[in-house]
Amino acid sequence: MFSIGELSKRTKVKVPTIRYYEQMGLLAEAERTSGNQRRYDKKGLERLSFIRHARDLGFSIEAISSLIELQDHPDRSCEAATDIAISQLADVRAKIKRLKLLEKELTRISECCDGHGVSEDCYVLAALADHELCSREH
Amino acid sequence: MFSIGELSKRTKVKVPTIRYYEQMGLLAEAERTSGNQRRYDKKGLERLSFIRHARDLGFSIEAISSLIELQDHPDRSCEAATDIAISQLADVRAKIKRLKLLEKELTRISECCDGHGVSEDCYVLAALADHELCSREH
DNA sequence: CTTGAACCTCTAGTCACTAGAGCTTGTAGA
DNA sequence: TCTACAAGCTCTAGTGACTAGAGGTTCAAG
Ligand SMILES: [Zn+2]
Ligand SMILES: [Zn+2]
Ligand SMILES: [Zn+2]
Ligand SMILES: [Zn+2]
Repeated sequence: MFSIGELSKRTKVKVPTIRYYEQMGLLAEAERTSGNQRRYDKKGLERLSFIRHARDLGFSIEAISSLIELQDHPDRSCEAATDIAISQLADVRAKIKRLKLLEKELTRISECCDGHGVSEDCYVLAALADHELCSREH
Repeated sequence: MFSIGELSKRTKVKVPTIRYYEQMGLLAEAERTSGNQRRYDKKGLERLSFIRHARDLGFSIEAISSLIELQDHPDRSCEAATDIAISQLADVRAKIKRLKLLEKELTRISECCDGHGVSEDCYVLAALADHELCSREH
């Protein structure tokens, strides 16, 4: 059994974040000492590690909730889990696509001004004022 | 002179968002009719187009504030503008880098389970439970 | 002059935390 | 056993960039 601070150190999840996860129902309510302090065991550690890893991979709290629900029922079909993973992957790919367009446009814009001119003649400001100057949609 | 709804149509910025920008000081307080409704002119339209375009490129409200400040002083050096653009580009590149790592990992994980099994044996859940199964850091 | 779409302000909700106030508990050293 | 004080507790509010809704007012077409 260890304290919330110990759990925090082991999982690299900040203490207030652990309490937040508990409040959101991701983490079961921890056992308490007689003085009302939370105490965790191996199970709590594993669950928090799961949450941490899923968050690192960009899954939403809601998605993680569903995944945990599934984990708690070993006999259920895992279809929902793959669905969630695939939809998360699609999200990530969409974000990458959009960011690549932004990168192109921002690179182009940045290269057109060395920062030694005056605001009035600045290409950065002109480019922001007029999307027509952009080389493609974004 | 046109209404907030007109401005919204022309810029594709939603009405409550326009009011929000005004509240945040990005948009000067609009003139009002005797009945207290906002009325805009060409200047308002141009400024909102600028904001919209900058937001589309991912600049923060704070960054856009600085850019507008600069735009309002045509004789100032534009160094700050390029700085902001370059830092935004760096942000975008960092995000792409991170997302590409996630994409790799999520692709790998998704491919290891067809969703026809049972939760207990699901690779997706196993992979989330154990970062050691990941092929690299992310 | 009537109708109703569009406008107004204000408050609260979103997501995933993070910060701070003000209080209580656990634990290590004297 | 006593005493510090680090670490814990709860609760509220703030972050960014909006979005939704309530409840009321104004504009403009017919
Ligand atoms: Zn410039
Ligand atoms: Zn553009
Ligand atoms: Zn599976
Ligand atoms: Zn991993």
